[in-house]
Amino acid sequence: MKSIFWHRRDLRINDNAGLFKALKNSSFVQPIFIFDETILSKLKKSDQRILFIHQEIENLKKQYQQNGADLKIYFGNPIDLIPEIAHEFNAQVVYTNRDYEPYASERDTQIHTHLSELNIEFIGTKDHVIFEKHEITKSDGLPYTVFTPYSRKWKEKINTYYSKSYQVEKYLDKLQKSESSEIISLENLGFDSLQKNSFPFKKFPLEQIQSYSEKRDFPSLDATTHLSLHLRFGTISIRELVRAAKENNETFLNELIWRDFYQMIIFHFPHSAKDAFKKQYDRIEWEHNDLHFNAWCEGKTGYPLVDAGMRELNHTGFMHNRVRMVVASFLTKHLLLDWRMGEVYFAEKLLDYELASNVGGWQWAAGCGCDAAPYFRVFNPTSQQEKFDKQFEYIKKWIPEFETSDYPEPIIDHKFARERVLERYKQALNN
DNA sequence: CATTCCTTTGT
DNA sequence: CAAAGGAAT
Repeated sequence: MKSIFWHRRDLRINDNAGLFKALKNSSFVQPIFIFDETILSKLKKSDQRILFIHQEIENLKKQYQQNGADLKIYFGNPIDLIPEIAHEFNAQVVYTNRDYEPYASERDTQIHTHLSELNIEFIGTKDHVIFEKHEITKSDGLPYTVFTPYSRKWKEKINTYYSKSYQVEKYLDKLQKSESSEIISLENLGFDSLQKNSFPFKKFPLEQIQSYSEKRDFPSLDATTHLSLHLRFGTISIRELVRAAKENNETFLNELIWRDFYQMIIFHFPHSAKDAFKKQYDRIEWEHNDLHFNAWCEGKTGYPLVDAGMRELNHTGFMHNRVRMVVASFLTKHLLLDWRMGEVYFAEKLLDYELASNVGGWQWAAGCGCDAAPYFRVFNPTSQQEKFDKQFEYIKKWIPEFETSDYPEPIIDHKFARERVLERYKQALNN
């Protein structure tokens, strides 16, 4: 029995649940990766994520070559390509790891249909999360929409079975032997202007995990794990991280549970990718103000913690988590601009962009999401700075002209903005 | 059914 | 100590 293993957001061999299943149940397995034209065509030609993926694909290919096998790489629409590839290799099964985002679910459903018509099986595996779909539900079988009770149930259910590593190494001899093939170049993918970049180092961040609860709120310490990018593309296993989190730091474990939570939410409530999770919040009348939006994008609002965060994002493709909340609250509550504008901007800029978490976070900040911050909770960007960047260290790092006459005055008054947003939200919710 | 609770807070 | 309102049990 020959089969294909299709890598998507799981760019690793070790502890790969779907690859393990494929190897175990087949005589030969041919691994593949597809650069999805549908996704790539929407990206800017300077998108650094393509460089990251390209580098990781090269690594993965090398690992396969060390085992006498090869990762075959394609460029196009998976809906057309997968049946063709299965045919090319005479495969009876296509294995992959499940992806819960709306675009991916839709795509996989279509592929499943096409393959069935050809008598080819399409087998998905849970790999990206610890618990998926209906594995954590309320006693009535419905999904949770509040984090804390969800996390309690999650912690009751987690055990060594759910957090074990899959010993893929034991079955690597089942890989299809193959000569090495060319990797499609960045130029041929249409991303010819990409500069070399250094991405967060992939050394296992045990120290950061151990001190996570004490240090995570202070952006100048840069003490968070920077694992988000690797979790996004599966270059590290969630199970390995959960084991480390359980042993070392409960707060960090909660962050990983939030990730499962939002993946589960996007699976059950795909509409929340575009619309407010709580419907009545779509009645809010947002402001339309390009000057304000541009000032926010460029980090020139005159609120230093907001501006430092936006500049960190623009400069590095990353932003410290505490600051993400501050800039999101500022855009939605102070400037009263639609949370989707911020969500789209983050989607374009964040290397670690993951739809489920990003939408979840934005809706949380805007107050319209599941288990959201109450709408009348308006972060005060000045007190946030006093609490979390008291010595202006993070701020000075990202705003060289801070404390000079070149730094702008605040574009909006805090008291005015606070009263305006409370009034506007009240209007929408009372109708 | 009533009671408790709700990521990261503000004034 | 306050701010709605709804989810969870």
